[in-house]
Amino acid sequence: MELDSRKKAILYAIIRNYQESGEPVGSRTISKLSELSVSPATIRNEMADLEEMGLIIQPHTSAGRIPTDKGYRLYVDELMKEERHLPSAPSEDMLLRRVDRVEELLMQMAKLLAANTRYATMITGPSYSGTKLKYIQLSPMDAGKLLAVIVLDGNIIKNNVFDIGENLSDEEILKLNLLLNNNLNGLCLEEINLGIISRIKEQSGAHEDIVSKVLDAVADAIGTEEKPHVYTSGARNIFRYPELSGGDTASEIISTLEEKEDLSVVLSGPPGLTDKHDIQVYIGDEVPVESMKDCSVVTATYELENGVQGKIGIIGPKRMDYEKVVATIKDTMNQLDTIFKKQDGEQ
Amino acid sequence: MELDSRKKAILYAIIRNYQESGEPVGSRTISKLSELSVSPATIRNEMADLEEMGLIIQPHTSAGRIPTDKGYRLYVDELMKEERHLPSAPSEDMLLRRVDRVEELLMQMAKLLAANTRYATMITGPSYSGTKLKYIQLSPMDAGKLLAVIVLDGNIIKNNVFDIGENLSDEEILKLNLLLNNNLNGLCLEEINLGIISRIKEQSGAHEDIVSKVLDAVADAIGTEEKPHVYTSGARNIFRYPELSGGDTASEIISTLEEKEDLSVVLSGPPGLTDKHDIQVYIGDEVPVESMKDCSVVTATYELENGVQGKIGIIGPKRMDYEKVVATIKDTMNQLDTIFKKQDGEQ
DNA sequence: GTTAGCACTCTGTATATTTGAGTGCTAACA
DNA sequence: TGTTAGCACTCAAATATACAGAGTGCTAAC
Repeated sequence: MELDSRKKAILYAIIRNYQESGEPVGSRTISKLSELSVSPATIRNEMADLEEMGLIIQPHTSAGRIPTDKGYRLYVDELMKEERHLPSAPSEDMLLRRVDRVEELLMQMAKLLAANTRYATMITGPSYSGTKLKYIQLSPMDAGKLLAVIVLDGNIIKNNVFDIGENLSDEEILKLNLLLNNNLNGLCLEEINLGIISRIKEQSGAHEDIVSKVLDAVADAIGTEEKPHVYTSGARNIFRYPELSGGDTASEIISTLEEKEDLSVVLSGPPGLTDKHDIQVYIGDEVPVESMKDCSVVTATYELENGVQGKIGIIGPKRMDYEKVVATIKDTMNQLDTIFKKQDGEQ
Repeated sequence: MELDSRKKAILYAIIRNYQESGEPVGSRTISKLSELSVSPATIRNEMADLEEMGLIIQPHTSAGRIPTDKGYRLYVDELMKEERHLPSAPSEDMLLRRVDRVEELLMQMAKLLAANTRYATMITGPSYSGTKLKYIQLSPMDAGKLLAVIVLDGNIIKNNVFDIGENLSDEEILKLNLLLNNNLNGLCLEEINLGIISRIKEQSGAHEDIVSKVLDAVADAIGTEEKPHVYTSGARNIFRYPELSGGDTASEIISTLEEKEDLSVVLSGPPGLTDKHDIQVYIGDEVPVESMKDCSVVTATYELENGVQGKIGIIGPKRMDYEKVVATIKDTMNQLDTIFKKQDGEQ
């Protein structure tokens, strides 16, 4: 069956209407609301076709129609008019400028997005894969312990204390420091492979086992951030939407938001090819997490500087206002970009 | 009016019963259930007295009675039989032993408590007030920037990068390092007062403004942990209790759990004098946060080592099983104690 | 291809009606 | 004087009934 422009218009009208009301929308409503002036009966005929195509459905006889997942998908892919301009709330900028710490800023961002969209939001801390090692510094601590301070490009700092079982003289530590820095500096984390490791061990002479431990410590310190933290905000917004707040659904969604583990799964979706900010839309069953089957999720990638990036996501009912969400998320990304162009990487 | 032992027994029976059922309990039920063998009519008379004393109330005529806040308070203070022994689930120990990082451990703990009690739980990361400064190390970074690594007693490490606007020679940095360590080492954070600060500045000669910035950085790095993180778990348990899951209550509680700010308020309640673990019970309106008026909260203090301590809390309906909660929380605290006696402070 | 008309379906709301648990009170009893 | 049986009364929750309204599909006419 053909999807002519009138059918598209009707589908569009149904979705927009259902987004606001949350209730099945009937032929009479469409007839009045839509600019194409045809009678309800005609609309009904078209609706029957749309239903046959699997784009809409009626929850029961004698009710209006609501969009199916497939209908939403078509809407997002083809029908949506992207360029709606939002009157970016004046409060936003004010709030955003006053914060300094990165993670704080990101949380603020999530909060703001939740308030603006009235959906739940999540955001990951930045992940540093691809960043280069700037330098490593070992210092003595208590008996038999070393402190390793690891500085990455962009002045990200990690530290780790570990046991070496013996006391090293200051001189020996200095030598180790030199050795490590000569061999590792300027490498990105993925480049530290077995070849390099064995070379270092070779050069280290007697301290081979200590080098081993140091490298473990490096891997460990970096690995900590491997699974970046996820912050959420606006979970309570779930309750705004009856189709989510009834039954177990709310409970499960809240739980997922709290546990955070599954959220990383959603946020680590397929890498983007499409957009500058790699905006992805998951509708209903497409969401890669069981408990959010009744939701839609929109994710995007933010980038702070030289490859340091993270993900942000918005969680709402399937009838979420995709246009607004996409517009808002783009806007937010742009703000992040400008903020981080002004402000040097500090953390 | 006198609160004789029979009245106590009846109040006890009402509360225990209501804890399980969540529904008003009538005279007939008590008469059957309680070991004191008297007729429902007698119970009714006593109940009338208890109601007059403000310990129980009936939601409407022709319903059974439910405890008031005052009733719960009396129960917790006087009636509760503390020493119920729980068959500490075998899974607990297993789970607890395999984790190494402290914060991870604490989160596991919260999860476990939530699963065991079927209430929501929260836990703060450890707070380091009272710990001593071990040493400070300044190192050069990019142009005009210094990295300060601050090590506290118990090997807690903080770092901070800050701008000094000029480049210092290695020699100068070495001198600064010495100066700072000579003056600050061994002091606890609260002891670094204006007197000491001005003395350092005096000795620093030309670098007075830099010292200023370093001290700011120190304060800043430590201040980060001033407001320790709060982790929550088992928020979904709120939905188990109809009196909390209806209306806005659930939404507000969830929101409070997510935002975390108000939770610190609850957890930073009055310092304890009573118990080893300083167990506090807040009932209904006693909870110092508006959104949790319909809840009860039980908090306790855990201590890792030499004064490093934090708080843990359990949030449930007012009809929570106080005995079980208190027993479980004590048990958990003891486990924490033994774990941290074995394991050295690392993080 | 479009529209008016009509019978039909189904939900949601409002209104009685019933049921049952529980009470308070009174009077009898030990 | 404390305890108990009996009874009328109350109220919430469940059940049944009726009704209004929104929406549809189909047919026939335009």
